[in-house]
Amino acid sequence: MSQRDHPTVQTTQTSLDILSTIQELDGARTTDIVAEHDVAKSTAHKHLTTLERAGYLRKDGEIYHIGFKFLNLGEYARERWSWFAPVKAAVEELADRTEEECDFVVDDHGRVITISESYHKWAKYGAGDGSKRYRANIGTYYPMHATGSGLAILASYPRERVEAIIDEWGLSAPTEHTITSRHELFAELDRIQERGYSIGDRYYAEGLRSVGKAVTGADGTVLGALSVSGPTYRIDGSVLDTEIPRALATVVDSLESELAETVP
Amino acid sequence: MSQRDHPTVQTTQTSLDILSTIQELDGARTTDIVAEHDVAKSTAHKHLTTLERAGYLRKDGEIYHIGFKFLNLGEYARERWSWFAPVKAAVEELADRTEEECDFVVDDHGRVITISESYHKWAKYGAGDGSKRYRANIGTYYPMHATGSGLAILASYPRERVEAIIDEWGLSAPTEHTITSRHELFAELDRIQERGYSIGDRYYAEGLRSVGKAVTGADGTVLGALSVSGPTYRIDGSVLDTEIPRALATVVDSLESELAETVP
DNA sequence: CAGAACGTTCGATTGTGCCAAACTATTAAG
DNA sequence: CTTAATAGTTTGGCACAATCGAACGTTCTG
Repeated sequence: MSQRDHPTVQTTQTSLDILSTIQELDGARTTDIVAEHDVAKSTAHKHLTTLERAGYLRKDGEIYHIGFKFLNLGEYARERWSWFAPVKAAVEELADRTEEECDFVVDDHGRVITISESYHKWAKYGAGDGSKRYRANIGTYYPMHATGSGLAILASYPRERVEAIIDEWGLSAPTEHTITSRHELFAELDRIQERGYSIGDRYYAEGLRSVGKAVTGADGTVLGALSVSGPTYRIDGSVLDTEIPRALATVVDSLESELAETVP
Repeated sequence: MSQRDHPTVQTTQTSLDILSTIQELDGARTTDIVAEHDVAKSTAHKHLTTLERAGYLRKDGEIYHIGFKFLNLGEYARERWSWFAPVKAAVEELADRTEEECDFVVDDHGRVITISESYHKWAKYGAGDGSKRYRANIGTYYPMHATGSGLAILASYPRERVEAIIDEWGLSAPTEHTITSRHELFAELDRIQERGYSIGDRYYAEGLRSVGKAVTGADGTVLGALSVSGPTYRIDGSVLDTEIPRALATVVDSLESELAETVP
């Protein structure tokens, strides 16, 4: 169902594909797996029991769900990630300064995934859902070309690496403003490089604007990107042109110098 | 390294064992895997590349780390869990009432894992580390016999199920107050059943006391447990005897009636 | 510059994952 | 109450893929 090629263990790949299917279907029974992949009933059964016994699946009646072991490993990956603590502090600092929703994402195999997220403490959101939406997006994947932070990261890559990512993931269009041609994309990336930060103007969701800036580690590689997001009516004018860029520049600067010290 | 028996896919098991090892070692290179498991270098290599390409591992130089895909699946498991929303609200409600750290855990294959956690908004912790510790424990596994919430869940199980859990996980002793004999444990469980809530008195950590209460779903099965934790000097006297039990009873009651309606 | 240590690639072999079919359990239908 | 149908579980034989070991390429170390 996914990538082929020799140097992979097909059996493991099958198990992982089954996991993906269960996630996509929001829970699945043995028969569903058989229908989705072309494997024998008994094979599906064996894979499912193996994953279940290891804690990667949870069996609710006859239906298998993604197990909580993933929560354990996911939180582990997040918090043991070398730069988690300073990055998290930076996200909070940025949220305090901008009074908007801020997050930090990293490139995970050609998509960005949210590692840390923070809202300004004086909730500004509609109808008191402030604290509830806290960390609502952590662990979510986004296409790189459709988010401010993703674009900021892409702008730091050599052209062929960007090409490779597009080859793999395409240029999906969540809204009608999303960049969908390579030509446009590279023009945008050039502009980002000059400007030093990116603007995701309703690329991912209608009415949403985000400003992103890449964060470079001590070794010169880009670790990820910080971004500020909010509704277009607030992220506009001088806020968009000067306030947020200035906050981003300050926070990224101090984060980068902190990272330079932290590394052994 | 773990369970054997027929109805499992050994190849998948090997991959999963490798994942565990990488977590335990806080990142590992190919050689480390070979040293830990008895597999050929080439085999380890194939497994590692398979897991890496699927996003389950992240390769940092020559060292493999747990990948961020786990974060994606973990958050998914958490938020798509049928009763997440009401449970999360209940944890926050409990934190508001008790002004202490509160959490909700579920039984995952004989250990409890923290699904939701909340601190009272007026941080009460030492030296301003309040917001920083937020959700520090989500995704963490604990032995059931050593936590208030775990004991509350155990108390709801038939004796043989408790025995089976002990057979698998033993009775580890994080502190010198931890219950380590089956006799003591069953006596404690009886007391919990009578009382209606559990007290974890420095069972897991010195100076920490927690009060737990099981939450029962509409179908009569126990979903998990809510608990309130804090330092022994605060969780004491009337707070321990009446205030917290009363708050727990109220919150669990309303949560259970909400759950009864929610389910189709 | 030699030597070691590690990652990667490549065939040969054998173990094991896969399928198909039988069996059991549960549910629906007549 | 019997029969049929659907889903899950278990079993055994075969072919293929996972495994191993050895060779190659690369990067560090002395």
